[in-house]
Amino acid sequence: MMNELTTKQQQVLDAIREFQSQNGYPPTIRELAEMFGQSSTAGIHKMLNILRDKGHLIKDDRKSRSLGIVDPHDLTAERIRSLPILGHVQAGMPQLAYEEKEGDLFIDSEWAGHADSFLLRVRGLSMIDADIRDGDILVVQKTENCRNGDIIIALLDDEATVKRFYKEHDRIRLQPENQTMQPIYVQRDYPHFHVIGLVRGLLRKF
Amino acid sequence: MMNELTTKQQQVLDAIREFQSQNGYPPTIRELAEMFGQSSTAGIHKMLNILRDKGHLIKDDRKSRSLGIVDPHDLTAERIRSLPILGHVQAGMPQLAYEEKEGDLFIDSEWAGHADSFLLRVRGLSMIDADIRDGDILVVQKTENCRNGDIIIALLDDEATVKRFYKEHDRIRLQPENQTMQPIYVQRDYPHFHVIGLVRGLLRKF
DNA sequence: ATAATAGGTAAACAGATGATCACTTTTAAT
DNA sequence: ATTAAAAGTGATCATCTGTTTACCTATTAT
Repeated sequence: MMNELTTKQQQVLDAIREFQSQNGYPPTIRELAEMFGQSSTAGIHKMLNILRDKGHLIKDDRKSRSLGIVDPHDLTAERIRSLPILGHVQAGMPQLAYEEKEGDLFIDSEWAGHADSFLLRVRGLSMIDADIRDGDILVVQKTENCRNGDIIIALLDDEATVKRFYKEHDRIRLQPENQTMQPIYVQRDYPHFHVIGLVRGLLRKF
Repeated sequence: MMNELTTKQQQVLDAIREFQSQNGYPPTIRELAEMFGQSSTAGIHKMLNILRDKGHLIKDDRKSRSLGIVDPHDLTAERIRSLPILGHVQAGMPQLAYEEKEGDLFIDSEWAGHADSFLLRVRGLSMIDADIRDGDILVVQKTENCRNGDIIIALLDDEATVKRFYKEHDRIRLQPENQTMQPIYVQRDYPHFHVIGLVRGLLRKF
């Protein structure tokens, strides 16, 4: 599929794209034929079906102006996520509180390929030795699965914190990356502890 | 213009938007009427003309599926930049290779609001005390104007470096943010020194 | 050379589509 | 309560539009 195109087919495809961006809606077969100075619609009609078979065009049978370009070069929509910036994560798992929303940012899916992601603004210096600063924005993948050493967002007694995660025997160690701060220990069955997500990325604005 | 809309008119407008993004082309009057469970096309037809008169809709008379939403509720395109990841900066004295394009990333214009921006991957630890790590990606605004204390990309003898910029009397000090490294001094009229850009942001992937 | 494919002409058909008229019902403002 | 605008019904009309058939021409691969 996505076969080679003849020059004529490429011209038709370009004409459709041009018309679309010019008028906001696709052309009819007759309008296309007219653009190329043709007196019949059959030629274009055949070509459109060929273009559809080759995978370059979307075309609904028997519907007017139903042409849509399949542009493999414009992956923009696929690669962009709009994620909310949460200044504050509250209780009420598994649903996060979106009331404290600072705004939204568009993120390349390179960072937020996972469906359930959000952004969290860092408060404090508890991860400064991991080069995460106060005010940085973290890209968080919502998940409860994490391994030792992962940087996670934990919800402990209705308070969200960024820590490094370590499972130790019957307890969990939440390790701040800050030499001046002490680790937090949580019993494994402590009911008011939840892992909210995994830190996948960091955004900083100077 | 852009008069107030009744709830019904808003619903129709939303339905057109929805259909458009769903199908890639606008709906017909009958398709709209059907969506709202109406048996006649006249009501929708009137409403479309009203919406056009109020400036919310583009509609070509006598042309099928010629509806276009005016309200660009989709500000996505405005807020997104596609920036190239150029070259890399190596420990201490790296080279900026414009040919070495790693790829592109979509960035929210919150970070790259300026027209000429690009991305640069950091190599080395020369800015580790500023919490910029090896492998981080910097958002760089192409400019020669910088102030004391700015983190800049400098080109010195065909080599690119990330440093903090300080103007001192008749020379310029390029200060690495690393206690183990020494500053570089450049005479103000030295011909092989240029400021390429200003570091505006930082992206990190875990 | 021969055959296959792409591209094009001319004509016709059926259903899709926008427009319109007369009239009724609902909604919102005075 | 009264009234004007908005919203909707049902039917009809003219045109637009996609589709199809038969036939022709040019190009290209075998």
